Amino acid sequence: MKLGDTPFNLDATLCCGQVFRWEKVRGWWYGVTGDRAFKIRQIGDMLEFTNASEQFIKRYFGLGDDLPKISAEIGKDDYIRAALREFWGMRIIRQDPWECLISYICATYKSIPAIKRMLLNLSRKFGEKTTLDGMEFFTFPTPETLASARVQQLAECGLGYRARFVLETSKQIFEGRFMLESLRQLPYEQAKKQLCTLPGVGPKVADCVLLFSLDKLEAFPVDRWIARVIVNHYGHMLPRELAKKLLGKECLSSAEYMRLNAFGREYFGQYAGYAQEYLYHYERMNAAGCKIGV
DNA sequence: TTCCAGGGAGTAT
DNA sequence: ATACTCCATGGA
Repeated sequence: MKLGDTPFNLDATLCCGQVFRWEKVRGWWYGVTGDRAFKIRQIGDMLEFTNASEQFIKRYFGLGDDLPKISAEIGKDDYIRAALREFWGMRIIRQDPWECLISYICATYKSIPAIKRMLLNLSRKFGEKTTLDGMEFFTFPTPETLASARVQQLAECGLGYRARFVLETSKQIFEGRFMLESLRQLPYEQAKKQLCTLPGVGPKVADCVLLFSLDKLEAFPVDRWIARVIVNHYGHMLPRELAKKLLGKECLSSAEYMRLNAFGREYFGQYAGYAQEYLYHYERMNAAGCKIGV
C-alpha cells in the first residue's frame, strides 16, 4: 500500500507507549488484533503488511486523521513544534477498547517494560495461541475469560493489587452491566464520567481509553511525564500559584489533574490528544540517557 | 539494596 | 472538597 503524501511514522507510532503488545523482529513489526497475528513494515512511503485488509490498516493506525491539519492546530509554540518535527508522522492508534481498557488499568503506577510483561503474561495464560512466521503469538483474553478467572491467577501475571480491579471490571463488561462500545457515541465528558465508575479507572486511565480506542482526540491524559512537561515548559501559562505548587511534586491530586487536563485541552484544542502523545514521546526520548525501553 | 513506575482507592479531616 | 496513605510487583 502506497502512502503517497500521507505522513506516517510506523516506528514512532508503535514505540511511543500507546500500545504494549507489538514487537519488532528482523525489520517487521508483529502484533495481534482480534483473532490473528499480522506483521507490517514501512519502507519510505510504502506500507507492507500481511493478514490484514487495507481498510483495517488505515483505521487501526489512524491514517484517516488529517495530520497536517492537526499539526497546524496544535503547533502553538516552539516546544511542541520541535516534538512534531522529531516524530513527524506519528499517529494515534485506534486500539480495541476492551484491550485498551485492561491495558491502562494495568498501567497504573507501573513502568512500560513491566506493563508489557503483565499483558504478555495475561495473553499467554488466558489468550489463544496463534502462529506467524514460525513464532508464537497470543490473542488478548476475552471479557468472558477474565471475568471467570480467579484473582490469584491474575495476580500471578504480575498484576499485584490491580488483579481485583481487572476482575471486577471484566465482570461488568462480560455481564453487560457496562457498555464500552456505546461510549463512542457519547460526548467526551459523559463518556469519561462513565468510565470513571469502573473499578481501577480514574481520570487518567479514562483519558487514555478515550484517546487510544474511542476516537476522542480531545482527551489529554496527564501522567507523571506530561505533568513534568507542563510544569517545565508551560508553567508560565498556568496560574502562578498552581505552577509553584506542582514544582517538584510527585503525584497529582484529583483537582490538580483536572486543572492540567483542562489546560491541555484549552490550549491545544480539539486535537489535544495528539499534542499529548507527541509531548509524551518527546519528553521520554529526551530523558536522561534515552534509557527508556522500547 | 534501594528506588521508582503512563494512578487509584480508602480514610480522615 | 482536600490531604494523606497504602497499594503488589518488577525492572533499573
